[in-house]
Amino acid sequence: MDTLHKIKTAIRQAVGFDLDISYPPTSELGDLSLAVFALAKVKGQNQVILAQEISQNLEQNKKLGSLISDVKAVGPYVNLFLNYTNLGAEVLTEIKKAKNKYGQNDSGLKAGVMIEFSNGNTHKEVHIGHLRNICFGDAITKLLTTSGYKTIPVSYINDFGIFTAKTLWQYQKNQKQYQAMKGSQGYILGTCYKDAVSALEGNDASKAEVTRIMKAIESRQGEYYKLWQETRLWSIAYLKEVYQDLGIKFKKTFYESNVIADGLKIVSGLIKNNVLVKSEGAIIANLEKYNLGVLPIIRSDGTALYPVADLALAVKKFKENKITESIYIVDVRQELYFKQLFKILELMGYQQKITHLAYDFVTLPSGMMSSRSGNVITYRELIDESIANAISETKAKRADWSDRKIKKIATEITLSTIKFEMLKVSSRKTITFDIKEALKFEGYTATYLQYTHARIMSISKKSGTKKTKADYKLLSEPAEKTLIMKLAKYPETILRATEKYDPSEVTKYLFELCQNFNDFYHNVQIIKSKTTVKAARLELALAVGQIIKNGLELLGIQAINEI
RNA sequence: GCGCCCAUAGUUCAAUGGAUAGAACACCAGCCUUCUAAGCUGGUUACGUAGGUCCGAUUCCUACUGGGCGUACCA
Repeated sequence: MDTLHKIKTAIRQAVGFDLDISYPPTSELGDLSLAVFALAKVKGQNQVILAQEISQNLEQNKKLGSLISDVKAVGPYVNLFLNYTNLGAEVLTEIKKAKNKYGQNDSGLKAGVMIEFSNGNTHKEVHIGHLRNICFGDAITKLLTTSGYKTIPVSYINDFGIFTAKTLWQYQKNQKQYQAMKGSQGYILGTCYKDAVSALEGNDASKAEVTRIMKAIESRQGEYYKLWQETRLWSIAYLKEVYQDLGIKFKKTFYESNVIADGLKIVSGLIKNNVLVKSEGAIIANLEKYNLGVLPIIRSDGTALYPVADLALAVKKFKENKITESIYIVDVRQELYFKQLFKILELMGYQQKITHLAYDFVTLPSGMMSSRSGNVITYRELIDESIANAISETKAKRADWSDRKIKKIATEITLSTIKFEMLKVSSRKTITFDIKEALKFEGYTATYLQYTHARIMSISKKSGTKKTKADYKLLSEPAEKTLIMKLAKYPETILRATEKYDPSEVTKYLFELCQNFNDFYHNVQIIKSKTTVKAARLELALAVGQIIKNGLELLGIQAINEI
């Protein structure tokens, strides 16, 4: 149990009631605050008088003596001042000991959880919408892991949808043009898809051709199937490249084309059971009596729709893995679809926990992204532009660095920035992605955190090797107390972020921690103070560095030592 | 039409039903012979409207207004 949790538990025990313990709006009021509203109601007592009573009791409680330095009743609140010598010593010792494990907890009880994310498609572009999914999924995986779940991150690549036929239709007609293009083949296919969408608009004859191509692919014979096989690998290689850039690792990868046969078997079984029925020439699931409308499963031309593979995959996940929960990270627009899918699985007899973890999509200042209108920022465009910008910024600020070093740091800054921008907005909200804003390195940005981390590393380097034992009593400046309290709050922040599936709790915490550190840095001398004071302050600074590193790690971001 | 989500400062975002609604960006004025100025300090500006529940509502409920998304053969 972490220090702060211990203190809170001791206070609750002393009061004898499970009171809400919060933090006062300003540190002058205290470090912890008990709101007595609920207890006053239970006891039928006046709030202010009760607060005074509790305050007196706590003051006389000897067990709390080492933890609390003062208690003050303020209206309906009991405000507590912590014993910082004690708190600082405990927290800093804990961080020094646990290092990268500080903040971990075992609330997950080693339960197996499979997390599907990334939503990759072959024969399509990778854009910043996918990026949010990938960053969010990776952060959720890391949060669950740090909270004691056994996580199995998996990616599911859609390589068998109608869009593959659209892309191949376009590619076939203009092979020379596309073959002449620069860039990786997978990226070119993405361009090809965009072109296909606009070429097909309002073009019924061509749409019929696309249907024929799709049927040919599904038959797994002939020229189009061969072309599909070949191009599919281009896209898969490109997706791998993207994952590698971002440092994302999956334990397994599933492909739609590999599970669809099983899906068709399941579908025919479900038709026999009347779970699925024929209607208007198509096979559908009629879920109207559950208020979930109708889900088409097989088109009237006989080709399979998305749920066919998804049903098989859902079954396969439980069959082949020891998991108690299966999580799907897919954007909020598919909420109804997943309710429908889960309902069908329930009708099939599956009772395991299946969760759709929705997040809102990414939009641009110019409006919704759409392949049709060409209003899309692709992953490649974003990365290229961002790195170029980071290189020129770094060059301007670090004129003495070698080109190689500048490129290395600029790339790290870029990746940090992209991930951080995707995670700092709560998942329930649309991200209006303004590339101009995202290229900035000031304020609430990854660079601010990285800069603070690098600053701490630099101080550490310059501090020399002489070891003096730190005396935590010497950490008595207001800025030092604020930092100690903030460090103490890290474990509960991680827990809350996990429970809420909300990485933005972590980004917010880290930003505030860095603000606190920079305040400390500008007000207090570290290296130049007396050896005893220096030792204590240095340890505090290193603890902050450790937490920045730990927190960034949860966001899939590697801390930079020099920037 | 029906369903889901959103509405806070000029902009982008915060705030377990609780104390004076916080940041960042932008704008203005300052701070480097001193541990990294990608930093710090100071200044201006906000809860869409109308009700309800509650000791107390930005937060919960209802209606309205505005925006987004979904709603049978896209994924």
